[in-house]
Amino acid sequence: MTRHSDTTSYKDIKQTVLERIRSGEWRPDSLLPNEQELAIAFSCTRTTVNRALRELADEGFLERRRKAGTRVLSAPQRQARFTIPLVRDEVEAMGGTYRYALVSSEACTAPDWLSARLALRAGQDVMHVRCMHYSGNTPFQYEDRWIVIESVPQVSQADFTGTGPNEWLVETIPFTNVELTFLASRADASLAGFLDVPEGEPIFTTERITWLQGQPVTLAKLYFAAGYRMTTQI
Amino acid sequence: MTRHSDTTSYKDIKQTVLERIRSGEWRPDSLLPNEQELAIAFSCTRTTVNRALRELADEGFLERRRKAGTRVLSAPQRQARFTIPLVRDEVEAMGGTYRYALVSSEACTAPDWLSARLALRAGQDVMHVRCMHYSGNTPFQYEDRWIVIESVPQVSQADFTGTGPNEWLVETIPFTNVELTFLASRADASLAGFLDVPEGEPIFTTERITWLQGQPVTLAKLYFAAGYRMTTQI
DNA sequence: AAAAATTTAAAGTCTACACAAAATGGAAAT
DNA sequence: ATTTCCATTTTGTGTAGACTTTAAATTTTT
Repeated sequence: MTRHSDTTSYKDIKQTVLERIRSGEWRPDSLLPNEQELAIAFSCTRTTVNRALRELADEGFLERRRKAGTRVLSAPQRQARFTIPLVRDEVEAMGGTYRYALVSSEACTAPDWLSARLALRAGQDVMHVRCMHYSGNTPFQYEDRWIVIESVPQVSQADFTGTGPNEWLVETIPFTNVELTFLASRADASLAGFLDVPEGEPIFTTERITWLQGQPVTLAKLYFAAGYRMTTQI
Repeated sequence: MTRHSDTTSYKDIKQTVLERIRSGEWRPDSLLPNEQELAIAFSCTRTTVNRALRELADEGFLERRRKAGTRVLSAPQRQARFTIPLVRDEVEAMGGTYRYALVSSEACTAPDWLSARLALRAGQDVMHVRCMHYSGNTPFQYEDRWIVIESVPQVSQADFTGTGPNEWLVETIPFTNVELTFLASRADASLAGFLDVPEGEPIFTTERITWLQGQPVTLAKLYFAAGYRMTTQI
């Protein structure tokens, strides 16, 4: 089914612009014609051209400045953009059956490294939760999480035997700022046991620090099973 | 300086909507009023409301469907979005002096695992380039790259002694599709030597497969120095 | 020359309106 | 009861035009 034909869509314009860049017709660092001229060339309104170019700029292909015009970026800012799934969803997307198990959960005083990392006051109380996520009976992820009690007082009453702290937190304080770190770490004896890998195995790890309006809420260290690969298309 | 006051900007609407979600006024899974109603409530046009809600949907806060309306996502699709820097930029951003060294560069027949991975025809020729990136004299990244000669014939004449294949490729065939993978791998004897770490050390690794209009162009395996952390804010 | 003020070109955003496309919910037919 | 069809609602996108904001370029002043 073809779209009604005599009108130019912003998507067509995006396509065309990208093609002209790819083909070298519009070289990196060169200026595009201004919106008015493009509108005439594409026989559409400036509004439509504006949307197309604005989105291409958001996507990192163009640079736009008032009065200066629109420029092809020489080193396109390729942006990886991937969604952070809940463990449950990730396991189920792979066709596995998600299973959760609490390892330990206890309130304690924040250790020094944690206080430093989250900029806590000395001696602030935190809840330390450790748990496992399985795909069927295969270990999938070991979670080592610290929750600042003062930032989320309800956590004292929370019960993590049935559902994990992540799902609980998402329910309780939804929209937060997050700092996400990826790294490779080494399985120590304890972790090797939980993930069922040899000690010393390289483990893909993500650390997630969550803030609610400037207040540190939680630090989670997530250790993935051996061989885990995080993939995204750009 | 205050903006001209009696008009509502789409940014204000975005802010307000987010606040109402945060405050619990609009619960997860609930329907928002439709665009027409919101336009009246904000005393602006539907166009402006549309832009605000569309962007919030792009950012993963809302779900919109024709006829069904606009819904608050219960598990907001938090999207990590980070730019892929060139190694040079990354080193220099950390205050280091970037240095590049070619290890080896040779044309050969694609090994079977590579043919399979990139969906090459059997026996297709590739250029195999290995090189090091340093920050000052500290190893920063070891790069192991395969380039499909048929997709980039110019590569036969390319000289990688002075600049790395990545910078060369970015110049030569700018806008491509990329599949990006993150994983933790183990330093074998050779890699341990290049990165100056003990053998067996966990190494943060990214693999990048690049396609140009469906044609496989290159597979790069990038091994980062010990302790490397990739961080992003959401 | 250098600095300050002015002009002006380009993108940014809004209004107002129209029609298109999708998908839901209900009505009709099987 | 199930399927097919249709009306209706809601978002998606376009046109036309206006005013705003930014910042580059020019002119004027120091």
